[in-house]
Amino acid sequence: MQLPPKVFGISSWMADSLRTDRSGSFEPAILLVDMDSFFASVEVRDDPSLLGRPVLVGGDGRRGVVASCSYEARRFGIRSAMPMSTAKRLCPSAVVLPGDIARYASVSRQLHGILRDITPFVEPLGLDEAFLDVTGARGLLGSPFEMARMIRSAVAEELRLECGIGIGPSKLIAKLASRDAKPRITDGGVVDGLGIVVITPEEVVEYLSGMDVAALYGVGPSTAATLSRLGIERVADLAEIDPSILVRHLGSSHAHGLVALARGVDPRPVVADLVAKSIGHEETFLEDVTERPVLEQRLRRHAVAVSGALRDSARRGRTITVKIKMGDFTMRTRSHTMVSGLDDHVAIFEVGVALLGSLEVDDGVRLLGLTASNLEDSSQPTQLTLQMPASADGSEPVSATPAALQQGRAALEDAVAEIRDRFGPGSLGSAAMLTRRGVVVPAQRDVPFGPTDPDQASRAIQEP
DNA sequence: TCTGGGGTCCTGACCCTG
DNA sequence: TCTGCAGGGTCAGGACCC
Repeated sequence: MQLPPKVFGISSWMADSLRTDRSGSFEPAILLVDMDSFFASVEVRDDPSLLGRPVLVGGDGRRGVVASCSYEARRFGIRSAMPMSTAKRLCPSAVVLPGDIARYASVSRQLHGILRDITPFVEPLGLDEAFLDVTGARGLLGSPFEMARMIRSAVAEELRLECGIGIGPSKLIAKLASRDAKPRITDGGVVDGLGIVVITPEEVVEYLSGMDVAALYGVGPSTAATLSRLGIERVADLAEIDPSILVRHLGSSHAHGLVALARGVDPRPVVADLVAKSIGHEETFLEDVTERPVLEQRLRRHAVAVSGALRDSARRGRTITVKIKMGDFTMRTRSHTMVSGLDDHVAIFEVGVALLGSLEVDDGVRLLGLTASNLEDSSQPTQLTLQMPASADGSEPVSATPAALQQGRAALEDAVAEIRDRFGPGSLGSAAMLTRRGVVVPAQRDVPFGPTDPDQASRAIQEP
């Protein structure tokens, strides 16, 4: 790797230490690498005609939201998670793109490859961010600052993308520093970020003290409102409070954790090779749904998607949860835990239907989700059911034993997965997944970022 | 014209068991 | 046999993150 072609900015926080000692002798040393406007930047990179234009990536339906936007779009006040309708009103000339998760995931894998050249201790945080623990890499590669320069250089050369990097003695500080490293929107337009920002242990308390409590990890709108009611607005206020005062408002774990963060104490380690604890799929309907057959058809699609993801990761889920969001945004969940896990879409669907049956849907369902959790390794033995399965029309038991039937289902799932891998996600599905046009509606993972017309989604998949 | 999707973690209520 | 208690598992919901 070569040194980057660009001269990096230096924060006031690091200026003195930069001039004196760049050995990065503090430990642990954590880096947070954060790609700039990741999805939008990939789109602009792959289509130079978009350069300099406001680009929005996200669902373009009535209920879609912005998943990512270019800095040119941010100048209009557009932010991630904003309803797409609002974003288009703020910037009617914006280019709206549906997004391509598979392509972004591919770029993300390349990024992680670059990061693992620095250290094996890489903890991905979504597709576009990752923590690195470079404490042990300094002897070989130099200071954390030098490693950050190498990473930015490699990302620019190999991926033709930009990233900001925060360096600190903990995850919290690295994360906050990375925000300072990224481009900013000002009245005058987009201002280049510092690129790399270092906060040393001696600077932590002062760095945090002036910040709003909402800057802390774990403080969202609800917790910020609770703290505000208690007169706590700044991190310095929070750092001085006795955690026991907060316990009855936030719970013990949250209260003690937040006060520790405010005091700059964040013992969370960087964990490489995190294993997922749940796998799920959910989808928002174009219009609220009250008809159970429609909900069950969508549930079947989710079951196929969840089953596929479980098999891809060689896992089975012992707990199946059905989630519905009503038209007024209230959430309901129902879950069921079994003796042993499932990865077969028929069985997952059957549990899901039973759970859905216990939920009231007459007021209209906005979103339906299905999640498998309590995951276990597929290599573990399966507890076979004692119940004789019914025939297809439910009239009488079939002659196959439960064990033979479960083995048959497993073989069928494998064959379906192989055909989808070879011919595409819309190539094969159950009859219940057909649209009026006779095409298979693919799982939501292939049509990301918000509700879309199913016929339209299918055409997008079918037409190369 | 509001508010996606895929996750993690925590809490409290409830039930079962020893 | 009954009661009280502690601990663990399950379930439902909420908050938060990217």
